[in-house]
Amino acid sequence: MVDANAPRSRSGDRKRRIYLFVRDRILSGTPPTIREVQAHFGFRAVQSARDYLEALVREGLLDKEPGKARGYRLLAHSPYPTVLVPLLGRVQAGALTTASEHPDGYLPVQSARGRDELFALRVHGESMRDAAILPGDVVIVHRQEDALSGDIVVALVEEEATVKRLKLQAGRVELHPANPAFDPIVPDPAAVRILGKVIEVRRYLEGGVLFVPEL
Amino acid sequence: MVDANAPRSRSGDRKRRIYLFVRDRILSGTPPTIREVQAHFGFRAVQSARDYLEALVREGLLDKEPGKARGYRLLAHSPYPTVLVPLLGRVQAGALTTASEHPDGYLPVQSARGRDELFALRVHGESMRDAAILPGDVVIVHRQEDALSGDIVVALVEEEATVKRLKLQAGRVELHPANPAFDPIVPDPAAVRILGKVIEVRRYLEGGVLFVPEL
DNA sequence: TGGCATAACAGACGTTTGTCTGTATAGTCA
DNA sequence: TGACTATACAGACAAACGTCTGTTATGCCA
Repeated sequence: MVDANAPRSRSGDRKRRIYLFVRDRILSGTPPTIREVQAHFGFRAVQSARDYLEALVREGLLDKEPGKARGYRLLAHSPYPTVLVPLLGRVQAGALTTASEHPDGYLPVQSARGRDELFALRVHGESMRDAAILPGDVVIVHRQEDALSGDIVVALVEEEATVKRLKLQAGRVELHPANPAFDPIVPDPAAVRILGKVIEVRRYLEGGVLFVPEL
Repeated sequence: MVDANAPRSRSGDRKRRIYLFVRDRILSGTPPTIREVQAHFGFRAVQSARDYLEALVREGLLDKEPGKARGYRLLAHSPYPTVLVPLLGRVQAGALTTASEHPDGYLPVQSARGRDELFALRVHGESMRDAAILPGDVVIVHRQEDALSGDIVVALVEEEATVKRLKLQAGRVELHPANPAFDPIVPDPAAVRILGKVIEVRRYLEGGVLFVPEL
Protein backbone atom coordinates (compact mmCIF):
# COMPACT_ATOMS: atom_id res chain seq x y z
CA MET A 1 0.00 0.00 0.00
CA VAL A 2 1.20 3.49 -0.82
CA ASP A 3 0.83 6.58 1.30
CA ALA A 4 -1.83 8.65 -0.41
CA ASN A 5 -0.21 11.87 0.76
CA ALA A 6 3.18 11.04 -0.64
CA PRO A 7 4.11 13.10 -3.69
CA ARG A 8 3.75 11.32 -7.00
CA SER A 9 7.49 11.40 -7.20
CA ARG A 10 8.56 9.66 -10.37
CA SER A 11 6.18 11.31 -12.76
CA GLY A 12 6.22 14.85 -11.42
CA ASP A 13 9.95 14.70 -11.36
CA ARG A 14 10.16 13.73 -14.99
CA LYS A 15 7.80 16.52 -16.02
CA ARG A 16 9.88 18.98 -14.06
CA ARG A 17 13.08 17.78 -15.67
CA ILE A 18 11.57 18.07 -19.12
CA TYR A 19 10.50 21.63 -18.38
CA LEU A 20 13.97 22.55 -17.20
CA PHE A 21 15.52 20.92 -20.25
CA VAL A 22 13.32 22.85 -22.64
CA ARG A 23 13.75 26.10 -20.73
CA ASP A 24 17.52 25.87 -20.79
CA ARG A 25 17.54 25.01 -24.45
CA ILE A 26 15.41 28.04 -25.27
CA LEU A 27 17.54 30.29 -23.13
CA SER A 28 20.69 29.05 -24.78
CA GLY A 29 19.33 29.90 -28.18
CA THR A 30 17.76 26.79 -29.69
CA PRO A 31 14.40 25.44 -28.71
CA PRO A 32 14.50 21.64 -28.98
CA THR A 33 12.45 19.61 -31.41
CA ILE A 34 10.04 17.11 -29.94
CA ARG A 35 12.30 14.33 -31.15
CA GLU A 36 15.26 15.88 -29.37
CA VAL A 37 13.28 15.81 -26.15
CA GLN A 38 12.34 12.23 -26.93
CA ALA A 39 15.95 11.22 -27.44
CA HIS A 40 17.22 13.07 -24.38
CA PHE A 41 14.79 11.34 -22.06
CA GLY A 42 14.91 7.98 -23.76
CA PHE A 43 11.29 7.74 -24.90
CA ARG A 44 10.66 5.19 -27.57
CA ALA A 45 7.75 7.11 -29.10
CA VAL A 46 7.64 10.71 -30.24
CA GLN A 47 4.19 11.06 -28.84
CA SER A 48 5.38 10.37 -25.32
CA ALA A 49 7.60 13.43 -25.36
CA ARG A 50 4.87 15.40 -27.07
CA ASP A 51 2.35 14.52 -24.35
CA TYR A 52 4.63 16.04 -21.73
CA LEU A 53 5.25 19.16 -23.75
CA GLU A 54 1.57 19.70 -24.43
CA ALA A 55 0.85 19.20 -20.73
CA LEU A 56 3.36 21.93 -19.92
CA VAL A 57 1.60 24.21 -22.38
CA ARG A 58 -1.76 23.41 -20.81
CA GLU A 59 -0.39 24.25 -17.37
CA GLY A 60 0.80 27.58 -18.66
CA LEU A 61 4.49 26.89 -18.23
CA LEU A 62 5.33 26.91 -21.90
CA ASP A 63 3.95 28.59 -24.95
CA LYS A 64 4.07 27.26 -28.46
CA GLU A 65 3.64 28.14 -32.10
CA PRO A 66 1.63 25.28 -33.57
CA GLY A 67 3.02 23.66 -36.65
CA LYS A 68 6.27 25.51 -36.57
CA ALA A 69 9.56 23.70 -36.17
CA ARG A 70 11.04 24.11 -32.70
CA GLY A 71 7.91 26.00 -31.78
CA TYR A 72 8.00 25.84 -27.98
CA ARG A 73 8.59 29.17 -26.27
CA LEU A 74 8.93 30.56 -22.80
CA LEU A 75 5.91 32.45 -21.60
CA ALA A 76 5.41 36.15 -22.04
CA HIS A 77 5.97 36.81 -18.36
CA SER A 78 9.39 35.32 -18.66
CA PRO A 79 12.36 37.65 -18.78
CA TYR A 80 12.53 40.54 -21.14
CA PRO A 81 14.25 39.77 -24.39
CA THR A 82 17.98 40.05 -24.50
CA VAL A 83 19.11 43.12 -26.37
CA LEU A 84 22.67 43.85 -27.25
CA VAL A 85 23.55 47.22 -25.87
CA PRO A 86 26.53 49.05 -27.35
CA LEU A 87 29.25 49.87 -24.86
CA LEU A 88 30.50 53.29 -25.86
CA GLY A 89 34.05 54.01 -24.89
CA ARG A 90 34.05 57.73 -25.26
CA VAL A 91 30.94 59.70 -25.99
CA GLN A 92 31.51 62.72 -28.11
CA ALA A 93 29.43 65.71 -28.95
CA GLY A 94 26.48 64.98 -31.13
CA ALA A 95 27.53 61.41 -31.59
CA LEU A 96 24.55 60.02 -29.80
CA THR A 97 22.01 61.34 -32.22
CA THR A 98 23.63 59.82 -35.25
CA ALA A 99 24.23 56.15 -35.87
CA SER A 100 27.92 56.80 -36.31
CA GLU A 101 29.01 55.63 -32.89
CA HIS A 102 31.84 53.18 -32.73
CA PRO A 103 31.20 50.94 -29.77
CA ASP A 104 33.90 49.01 -27.97
CA GLY A 105 31.58 46.05 -28.03
CA TYR A 106 28.13 44.95 -27.09
CA LEU A 107 26.86 43.56 -23.87
CA PRO A 108 23.65 41.66 -23.35
CA VAL A 109 20.99 43.28 -21.22
CA GLN A 110 17.55 42.00 -20.37
CA SER A 111 15.18 44.82 -21.09
CA ALA A 112 11.82 45.60 -22.55
CA ARG A 113 13.33 48.51 -24.42
CA GLY A 114 14.68 48.25 -27.91
CA ARG A 115 18.31 48.20 -28.87
CA ASP A 116 18.44 51.78 -30.08
CA GLU A 117 16.94 53.10 -26.86
CA LEU A 118 19.81 51.91 -24.72
CA PHE A 119 23.54 52.23 -24.47
CA ALA A 120 26.16 51.36 -21.90
CA LEU A 121 29.01 53.41 -20.58
CA ARG A 122 32.00 52.57 -18.47
CA VAL A 123 32.33 54.96 -15.58
CA HIS A 124 35.49 57.01 -15.17
CA GLY A 125 36.41 58.89 -12.04
CA GLU A 126 35.28 58.90 -8.46
CA SER A 127 32.68 61.58 -8.69
CA MET A 128 29.73 59.27 -7.98
CA ARG A 129 31.38 57.23 -5.26
CA ASP A 130 28.85 58.06 -2.59
CA ALA A 131 26.06 56.94 -4.87
CA ALA A 132 27.82 53.57 -4.98
CA ILE A 133 29.03 53.96 -8.54
CA LEU A 134 32.74 53.29 -8.84
CA PRO A 135 35.24 53.72 -11.63
CA GLY A 136 35.10 50.67 -13.85
CA ASP A 137 31.41 50.11 -13.27
CA VAL A 138 29.18 49.85 -16.29
CA VAL A 139 26.01 51.90 -16.37
CA ILE A 140 23.10 50.96 -18.63
CA VAL A 141 21.47 54.11 -19.92
CA HIS A 142 18.07 54.74 -21.40
CA ARG A 143 18.27 57.48 -24.00
CA GLN A 144 15.98 60.33 -23.13
CA GLU A 145 16.24 64.08 -23.48
CA ASP A 146 14.88 64.91 -20.09
CA ALA A 147 14.71 63.36 -16.68
CA LEU A 148 13.31 64.03 -13.23
CA SER A 149 15.11 65.84 -10.49
CA GLY A 150 16.98 63.23 -8.53
CA ASP A 151 17.57 60.85 -11.41
CA ILE A 152 21.10 59.76 -12.16
CA VAL A 153 21.76 60.83 -15.71
CA VAL A 154 24.43 60.86 -18.34
CA ALA A 155 24.92 64.41 -19.54
CA LEU A 156 27.07 65.94 -22.21
CA VAL A 157 29.00 68.93 -20.87
CA GLU A 158 31.63 70.50 -23.07
CA GLU A 159 31.98 67.55 -25.40
CA GLU A 160 32.41 65.16 -22.50
CA ALA A 161 29.95 62.64 -21.11
CA THR A 162 29.59 62.49 -17.34
CA VAL A 163 27.43 60.58 -14.93
CA LYS A 164 25.80 62.83 -12.36
CA ARG A 165 22.68 63.24 -10.31
CA LEU A 166 20.27 65.70 -11.87
CA LYS A 167 18.76 68.51 -9.83
CA LEU A 168 16.23 70.90 -11.21
CA GLN A 169 15.98 74.05 -9.11
CA ALA A 170 14.02 77.06 -10.21
CA GLY A 171 14.31 76.05 -13.80
CA ARG A 172 18.04 75.73 -13.52
CA VAL A 173 19.83 72.50 -14.39
CA GLU A 174 22.38 71.31 -11.88
CA LEU A 175 24.56 68.23 -12.12
CA HIS A 176 25.54 67.02 -8.68
CA PRO A 177 28.38 64.61 -8.06
CA ALA A 178 28.02 62.22 -5.16
CA ASN A 179 31.38 62.96 -3.63
CA PRO A 180 32.26 65.92 -1.39
CA ALA A 181 35.59 66.26 -3.18
CA PHE A 182 33.77 67.42 -6.31
CA ASP A 183 31.67 70.51 -6.90
CA PRO A 184 28.27 70.60 -8.52
CA ILE A 185 28.21 71.62 -12.13
CA VAL A 186 25.82 74.41 -12.93
CA PRO A 187 26.27 74.70 -16.64
CA ASP A 188 24.89 77.18 -19.08
CA PRO A 189 21.54 75.58 -19.93
CA ALA A 190 22.37 75.86 -23.61
CA ALA A 191 25.66 74.02 -23.16
CA VAL A 192 24.30 70.93 -21.42
CA ARG A 193 22.46 68.07 -22.96
CA ILE A 194 20.98 65.11 -21.16
CA LEU A 195 21.80 61.96 -23.03
CA GLY A 196 19.84 59.55 -20.91
CA LYS A 197 18.96 58.14 -17.57
CA VAL A 198 20.88 55.42 -15.78
CA ILE A 199 18.58 52.44 -15.26
CA GLU A 200 21.08 49.85 -14.15
CA VAL A 201 24.55 49.66 -12.65
CA ARG A 202 26.78 46.64 -13.02
CA ARG A 203 30.09 45.79 -11.47
CA TYR A 204 32.03 42.79 -12.70
CA LEU A 205 34.35 41.71 -9.90
CA GLU A 206 35.73 38.74 -11.74
CA GLY A 207 36.32 38.43 -15.44
CA GLY A 208 35.40 41.13 -17.85
CA VAL A 209 32.39 42.45 -19.61
CA LEU A 210 30.95 40.08 -22.12
CA PHE A 211 31.01 40.97 -25.74
CA VAL A 212 29.50 39.96 -28.99
CA PRO A 213 31.22 40.68 -32.29
CA GLU A 214 29.88 43.36 -34.52
CA LEU A 215 29.58 43.10 -38.27
CA MET B 1 28.26 58.16 -63.68
CA VAL B 2 28.76 56.96 -60.14
CA ASP B 3 31.52 57.90 -57.78
CA ALA B 4 33.82 54.92 -57.63
CA ASN B 5 34.80 55.70 -54.05
CA ALA B 6 31.25 55.74 -52.79
CA PRO B 7 30.47 52.82 -50.52
CA ARG B 8 28.52 50.01 -52.15
CA SER B 9 25.69 51.11 -49.99
CA ARG B 10 22.68 49.01 -50.92
CA SER B 11 24.30 45.61 -50.86
CA GLY B 12 26.57 45.88 -47.82
CA ASP B 13 23.79 47.48 -45.91
CA ARG B 14 21.42 44.67 -46.70
CA LYS B 15 23.90 42.04 -45.58
CA ARG B 16 24.44 43.92 -42.35
CA ARG B 17 20.74 44.22 -41.72
CA ILE B 18 20.27 40.52 -42.33
CA TYR B 19 23.02 39.72 -39.85
CA LEU B 20 21.46 41.94 -37.22
CA PHE B 21 18.05 40.40 -37.82
CA VAL B 22 19.36 36.86 -37.40
CA ARG B 23 21.44 37.80 -34.37
CA ASP B 24 18.53 39.39 -32.58
CA ARG B 25 16.28 36.47 -33.35
CA ILE B 26 18.82 34.03 -31.94
CA LEU B 27 19.32 36.15 -28.84
CA SER B 28 15.61 36.38 -28.28
CA GLY B 29 15.30 32.63 -28.33
CA THR B 30 14.30 31.52 -31.82
CA PRO B 31 16.67 31.39 -34.73
CA PRO B 32 14.76 32.23 -37.90
CA THR B 33 14.13 29.85 -40.75
CA ILE B 34 15.53 30.79 -44.12
CA ARG B 35 12.00 31.46 -45.31
CA GLU B 36 11.41 33.81 -42.39
CA VAL B 37 14.46 35.80 -43.46
CA GLN B 38 13.15 35.71 -47.00
CA ALA B 39 9.77 37.07 -45.96
CA HIS B 40 11.20 39.73 -43.67
CA PHE B 41 13.38 41.20 -46.40
CA GLY B 42 10.93 40.71 -49.23
CA PHE B 43 12.90 38.27 -51.33
CA ARG B 44 10.89 36.40 -53.91
CA ALA B 45 13.14 33.35 -53.83
CA VAL B 46 14.25 31.30 -50.84
CA GLN B 47 17.67 30.97 -52.35
CA SER B 48 18.26 34.72 -52.25
CA ALA B 49 17.97 34.74 -48.48
CA ARG B 50 20.02 31.57 -48.28
CA ASP B 51 22.83 33.11 -50.30
CA TYR B 52 23.15 35.91 -47.76
CA LEU B 53 23.08 33.55 -44.81
CA GLU B 54 25.70 31.27 -46.31
CA ALA B 55 27.85 34.30 -47.06
CA LEU B 56 27.64 35.29 -43.39
CA VAL B 57 28.70 31.78 -42.42
CA ARG B 58 31.64 31.94 -44.84
CA GLU B 59 32.72 35.26 -43.35
CA GLY B 60 32.70 33.72 -39.91
CA LEU B 61 29.86 35.83 -38.53
CA LEU B 62 27.42 33.01 -38.14
CA ASP B 63 27.64 29.32 -37.49
CA LYS B 64 25.19 26.68 -38.62
CA GLU B 65 24.03 23.13 -38.16
CA PRO B 66 23.47 21.82 -41.68
CA GLY B 67 20.17 20.19 -42.40
CA LYS B 68 18.60 21.14 -39.10
CA ALA B 69 15.61 23.44 -38.91
CA ARG B 70 16.51 26.92 -37.68
CA GLY B 71 20.13 25.83 -37.75
CA TYR B 72 21.90 29.17 -37.75
CA ARG B 73 23.83 29.98 -34.57
CA LEU B 74 25.92 32.72 -33.13
CA LEU B 75 29.59 31.95 -33.05
CA ALA B 76 31.35 30.40 -30.10
CA HIS B 77 33.02 33.64 -29.16
CA SER B 78 29.65 35.21 -28.63
CA PRO B 79 28.49 35.86 -25.07
CA TYR B 80 28.42 33.21 -22.44
CA PRO B 81 25.18 31.28 -22.31
CA THR B 82 22.38 32.67 -20.26
CA VAL B 83 21.90 30.73 -17.07
CA LEU B 84 19.01 31.24 -14.74
CA VAL B 85 20.38 31.98 -11.32
CA PRO B 86 18.10 31.44 -8.33
CA LEU B 87 17.51 34.53 -6.25
CA LEU B 88 17.46 33.33 -2.67
CA GLY B 89 15.47 35.45 -0.31
CA ARG B 90 16.77 34.16 2.95
CA VAL B 91 19.66 31.77 3.16
CA GLN B 92 19.46 29.38 6.03
CA ALA B 93 21.93 27.06 7.62
CA GLY B 94 22.89 24.14 5.48
CA ALA B 95 20.38 25.06 2.88
CA LEU B 96 22.96 25.75 0.24
CA THR B 97 24.36 22.28 0.13
CA THR B 98 21.04 20.65 -0.48
CA ALA B 99 18.78 21.28 -3.42
CA SER B 100 15.95 22.23 -1.12
CA GLU B 101 16.25 25.97 -1.48
CA HIS B 102 13.11 27.86 -2.27
CA PRO B 103 14.09 30.74 -4.48
CA ASP B 104 12.06 33.90 -4.85
CA GLY B 105 12.63 33.64 -8.56
CA TYR B 106 15.30 33.34 -11.15
CA LEU B 107 17.27 35.99 -12.89
CA PRO B 108 19.21 35.60 -16.09
CA VAL B 109 22.96 35.99 -15.89
CA GLN B 110 25.49 35.62 -18.66
CA SER B 111 28.15 33.34 -17.35
CA ALA B 112 30.38 30.47 -18.31
CA ARG B 113 29.52 28.75 -15.07
CA GLY B 114 26.70 26.29 -14.72
CA ARG B 115 23.41 26.95 -13.05
CA ASP B 116 24.21 25.07 -9.87
CA GLU B 117 27.46 26.94 -9.34
CA LEU B 118 25.75 30.30 -8.97
CA PHE B 119 23.11 31.96 -6.90
CA ALA B 120 21.93 35.50 -6.33
CA LEU B 121 21.16 37.31 -3.13
CA ARG B 122 19.49 40.56 -2.38
CA VAL B 123 21.59 42.67 -0.06
CA HIS B 124 20.15 43.81 3.27
CA GLY B 125 21.66 46.47 5.43
CA GLU B 126 24.25 49.16 5.00
CA SER B 127 27.28 47.23 6.11
CA MET B 128 28.98 47.22 2.70
CA ARG B 129 28.11 50.79 1.76
CA ASP B 130 31.71 51.92 1.36
CA ALA B 131 32.35 49.06 -1.02
CA ALA B 132 29.57 50.51 -3.14
CA ILE B 133 27.08 47.77 -2.32
CA LEU B 134 23.78 49.17 -1.14
CA PRO B 135 20.66 47.64 0.37
CA GLY B 136 18.50 46.37 -2.45
CA ASP B 137 21.42 45.54 -4.69
CA VAL B 138 21.61 42.03 -6.07
CA VAL B 139 24.88 40.16 -5.79
CA ILE B 140 25.70 37.24 -8.06
CA VAL B 141 27.65 34.65 -6.11
CA HIS B 142 29.85 31.81 -7.22
CA ARG B 143 29.57 28.94 -4.78
CA GLN B 144 32.93 28.06 -3.34
CA GLU B 145 34.08 26.95 0.06
CA ASP B 146 37.11 29.17 0.24
CA ALA B 147 38.22 32.48 -1.14
CA LEU B 148 41.20 34.78 -1.12
CA SER B 149 41.85 37.45 1.42
CA GLY B 150 40.25 40.60 0.07
CA ASP B 151 37.47 38.89 -1.82
CA ILE B 152 33.92 39.93 -1.12
CA VAL B 153 32.16 36.81 0.04
CA VAL B 154 28.83 35.56 1.28
CA ALA B 155 29.34 33.83 4.58
CA LEU B 156 27.02 31.99 6.90
CA VAL B 157 27.36 33.19 10.47
CA GLU B 158 24.94 31.93 13.07
CA GLU B 159 22.35 30.78 10.57
CA GLU B 160 22.40 34.09 8.78
CA ALA B 161 23.95 34.91 5.42
CA THR B 162 25.95 38.12 5.20
CA VAL B 163 27.99 39.85 2.55
CA LYS B 164 31.39 40.91 3.81
CA ARG B 165 34.98 41.34 2.75
CA LEU B 166 37.13 38.38 3.71
CA LYS B 167 40.42 38.90 5.50
CA LEU B 168 42.70 36.03 6.36
CA GLN B 169 45.20 37.03 9.04
CA ALA B 170 47.45 34.51 10.74
CA GLY B 171 45.09 31.71 9.89
CA ARG B 172 42.17 33.57 11.39
CA VAL B 173 39.06 34.31 9.40
CA GLU B 174 37.78 37.86 9.65
CA LEU B 175 34.70 39.28 7.98
CA HIS B 176 35.07 43.00 7.47
CA PRO B 177 32.17 45.29 6.74
CA ALA B 178 32.85 48.28 4.55
CA ASN B 179 31.26 50.81 6.85
CA PRO B 180 32.83 52.41 9.93
CA ALA B 181 29.54 52.09 11.79
CA PHE B 182 29.94 48.33 11.81
CA ASP B 183 32.55 46.19 13.55
CA PRO B 184 34.48 43.36 11.93
CA ILE B 185 33.24 39.91 12.70
CA VAL B 186 35.86 37.56 14.00
CA PRO B 187 33.89 34.40 14.36
CA ASP B 188 34.84 31.09 15.82
CA PRO B 189 36.35 29.38 12.76
CA ALA B 190 34.11 26.41 13.32
CA ALA B 191 31.00 28.59 13.30
CA VAL B 192 31.61 30.32 9.99
CA ARG B 193 31.13 28.92 6.55
CA ILE B 194 31.93 30.64 3.30
CA LEU B 195 29.11 30.11 0.86
CA GLY B 196 30.66 31.77 -2.15
CA LYS B 197 32.37 34.70 -3.71
CA VAL B 198 30.60 37.72 -5.13
CA ILE B 199 31.42 37.98 -8.84
CA GLU B 200 28.94 40.62 -9.89
CA VAL B 201 26.87 43.38 -8.36
CA ARG B 202 23.72 44.72 -9.97
CA ARG B 203 21.54 47.64 -9.08
CA TYR B 204 18.23 48.11 -10.83
CA LEU B 205 17.30 51.78 -10.61
CA GLU B 206 14.15 51.46 -12.61
CA GLY B 207 11.83 48.53 -12.65
CA GLY B 208 12.49 45.41 -10.73
CA VAL B 209 14.54 42.32 -11.05
CA LEU B 210 13.46 40.11 -13.86
CA PHE B 211 12.03 36.76 -13.14
CA VAL B 212 11.22 33.52 -14.78
CA PRO B 213 8.59 31.22 -13.37
CA GLU B 214 9.60 28.03 -11.71
CA LEU B 215 7.82 24.73 -12.13
C1' DT C 1 32.29 42.78 -78.01
C1' DG C 2 32.85 38.77 -75.08
C1' DG C 3 34.00 36.76 -70.59
C1' DC C 4 33.20 36.94 -65.85
C1' DA C 5 31.22 37.87 -61.34
C1' DT C 6 27.22 39.21 -58.50
C1' DA C 7 22.45 39.54 -57.11
C1' DA C 8 18.16 37.83 -57.67
C1' DC C 9 14.65 34.57 -59.27
C1' DA C 10 12.00 30.03 -60.18
C1' DG C 11 10.88 25.57 -59.16
C1' DA C 12 11.52 21.15 -57.51
C1' DC C 13 13.23 17.53 -54.21
C1' DG C 14 14.12 15.29 -49.84
C1' DT C 15 14.88 15.53 -44.93
C1' DT C 16 13.30 17.21 -40.66
C1' DT C 17 9.75 17.86 -37.73
C1' DG C 18 4.92 18.52 -35.97
C1' DT C 19 0.62 16.01 -35.86
C1' DC C 20 -2.74 12.36 -35.81
C1' DT C 21 -4.89 7.80 -34.90
C1' DG C 22 -4.86 3.71 -32.55
C1' DT C 23 -3.13 0.24 -29.13
C1' DA C 24 -1.17 -1.67 -24.71
C1' DT C 25 -0.29 -1.60 -19.78
C1' DA C 26 -0.90 -0.37 -15.06
C1' DG C 27 -3.17 2.00 -11.34
C1' DT C 28 -7.41 3.94 -9.04
C1' DC C 29 -11.99 3.71 -7.50
C1' DA C 30 -16.79 2.58 -6.97
C1' DT D 1 -15.13 -6.90 -11.68
C1' DG D 2 -15.59 -3.02 -14.89
C1' DA D 3 -15.08 1.87 -16.04
C1' DC D 4 -11.86 5.43 -16.07
C1' DT D 5 -7.42 7.71 -16.22
C1' DA D 6 -2.48 8.33 -16.88
C1' DT D 7 1.60 6.85 -19.15
C1' DA D 8 3.93 4.94 -22.88
C1' DC D 9 4.33 2.86 -27.45
C1' DA D 10 3.89 2.16 -32.76
C1' DG D 11 3.36 3.78 -37.15
C1' DA D 12 1.89 6.76 -40.61
C1' DC D 13 0.92 11.31 -42.71
C1' DA D 14 1.56 16.17 -43.82
C1' DA D 15 3.52 20.55 -43.19
C1' DA D 16 7.74 23.01 -42.49
C1' DC D 17 12.17 23.65 -43.89
C1' DG D 18 16.93 23.04 -45.87
C1' DT D 19 19.03 22.04 -50.21
C1' DC D 20 19.89 21.72 -55.11
C1' DT D 21 19.91 22.89 -60.11
C1' DG D 22 19.27 26.06 -63.49
C1' DT D 23 17.92 30.75 -65.42
C1' DT D 24 17.86 35.90 -65.91
C1' DA D 25 19.53 40.59 -65.44
C1' DT D 26 23.17 43.76 -64.51
C1' DG D 27 27.65 45.77 -64.17
C1' DC D 28 32.69 45.50 -64.63
C1' DC D 29 36.70 45.05 -67.43
C1' DA D 30 40.16 43.66 -70.76
